[in-house]
Amino acid sequence: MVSPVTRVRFAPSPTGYLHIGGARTALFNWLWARHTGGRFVLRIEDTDRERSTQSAVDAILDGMRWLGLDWDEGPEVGGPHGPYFQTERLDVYKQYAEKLIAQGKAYACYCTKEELDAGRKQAEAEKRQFRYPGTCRDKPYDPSKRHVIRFRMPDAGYTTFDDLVKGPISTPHDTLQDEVILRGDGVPLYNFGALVDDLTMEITLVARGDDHVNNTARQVLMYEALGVTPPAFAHLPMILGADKTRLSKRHGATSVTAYRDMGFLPHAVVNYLVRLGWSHGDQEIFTRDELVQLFDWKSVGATAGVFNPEKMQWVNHQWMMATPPYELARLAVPHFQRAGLTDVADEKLVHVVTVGRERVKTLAELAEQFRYFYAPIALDPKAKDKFLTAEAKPVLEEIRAGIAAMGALETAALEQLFHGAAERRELKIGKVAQPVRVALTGGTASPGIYDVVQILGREETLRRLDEAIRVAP
RNA sequence: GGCCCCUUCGUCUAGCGGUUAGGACGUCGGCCUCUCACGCCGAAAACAUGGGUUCAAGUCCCGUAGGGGUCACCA
Repeated sequence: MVSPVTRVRFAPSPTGYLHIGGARTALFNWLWARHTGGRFVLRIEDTDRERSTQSAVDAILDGMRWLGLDWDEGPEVGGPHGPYFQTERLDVYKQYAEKLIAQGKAYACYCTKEELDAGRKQAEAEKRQFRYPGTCRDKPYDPSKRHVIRFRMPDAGYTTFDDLVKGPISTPHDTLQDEVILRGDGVPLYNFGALVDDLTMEITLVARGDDHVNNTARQVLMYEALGVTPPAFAHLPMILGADKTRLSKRHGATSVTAYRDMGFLPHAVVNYLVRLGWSHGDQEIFTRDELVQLFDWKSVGATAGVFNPEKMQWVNHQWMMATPPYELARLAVPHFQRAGLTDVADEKLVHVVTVGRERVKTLAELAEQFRYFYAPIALDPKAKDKFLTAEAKPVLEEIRAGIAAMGALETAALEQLFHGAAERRELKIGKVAQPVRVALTGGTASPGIYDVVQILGREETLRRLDEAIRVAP
């Protein structure tokens, strides 16, 4: 027998944007598929028709594409195990449910929602666990009556599976109840739908959030009832907010799109997310190829992790520094445009990015902080009072004249000009550079002053110096 | 509440019976310096707790506490 190719999947419900936690689940699956040379399947679990939307499908696909998580089978690309939307697979679930019914492993239940709710209420009043009592277990099958299909769970014993992340996990059967697997309208519930799909899509390893650990024994039991060996399972710990509760909106942005809009590089998000729960010694920064090569389940931690935006910013900064300036400039254009600046896709932007990137954490910050290279300065009143003084005025005039008379704006020439001006007046270089900085940028913090002059160019530099000389007392 | 899972600096983690418990983010100091950053150097900072097992326990076992998850005709 040939060893089967690894097949993994990501199976989101299209009820909203791609959540940072979902993205990490998708990422780990994708990494394992690429690491093993296997296949990565994307399946849309849209059986909850009230909450599923097409725009959510689009948002999830967009998010995955932005992160570079390409799928080998699924929406838009198709594949031999389709369709990849659960609502288009209803006949498959029905077929498997009938198989179970025929073997007496599932049965029709005619209890009404009201009856069940009453039972639940009573159990609660008696401070007792409610479990479906098996009322319809042995009733004859009557398809003409409204019914759901339930799976017959064993009453005693326990089921154990070996989780790739958490190790062996046992579930006592007496905590299980005869679950509904098909609703009255023929739509499957999560455990059954996911299981039938994983089975028919030949998934060999199910990696999902560990909010599903309690579902696993039930699914294993159903696999066994169908006479098939269950896939391997890997349950990824949750991502938590700063207060150690499950990461949600009240902790801040949770969609990957939000991080794109904040100016994060896609690979920086990938790099951060993978390190949240997986490690390789002391290494923090990984290229995509390294991740594919190094990723394994052994190094996935079993503990939930707190999402730390500061560290993600640091990772982003590392990748901004590692990205070729030309490429980074291209990625920065939308952020400058969003900041209201147009005509930025040019060589000047490459220069801005080169000197600016070490001073910011994100592309959005870059556009915001260095807008004065493309827009009129906003003169900080405090900086003006402190540096555009009567004493500074002649210095500014000398620099202005020097730049006007200079040939090409070479760094060496500028240095000579600034230092010469300082020495003649017995001033520290800062007494020259700071007033010029305020004149050219409006504030007291900026990239190196020679870079600023070079980026602005002679014409704009002279214009801003003239304005500063004009407003100085 | 039942069941399941988890527990090393504030946070992410390394550690796989013998370590001065290492790294990273963040914080704080210093150096560099035309400002701000970057970079470099340094500091503070952790094995939840109680019992075992062992010559030896952060590492193995049990209990306790704390945290998380889950108990639907949601996923």
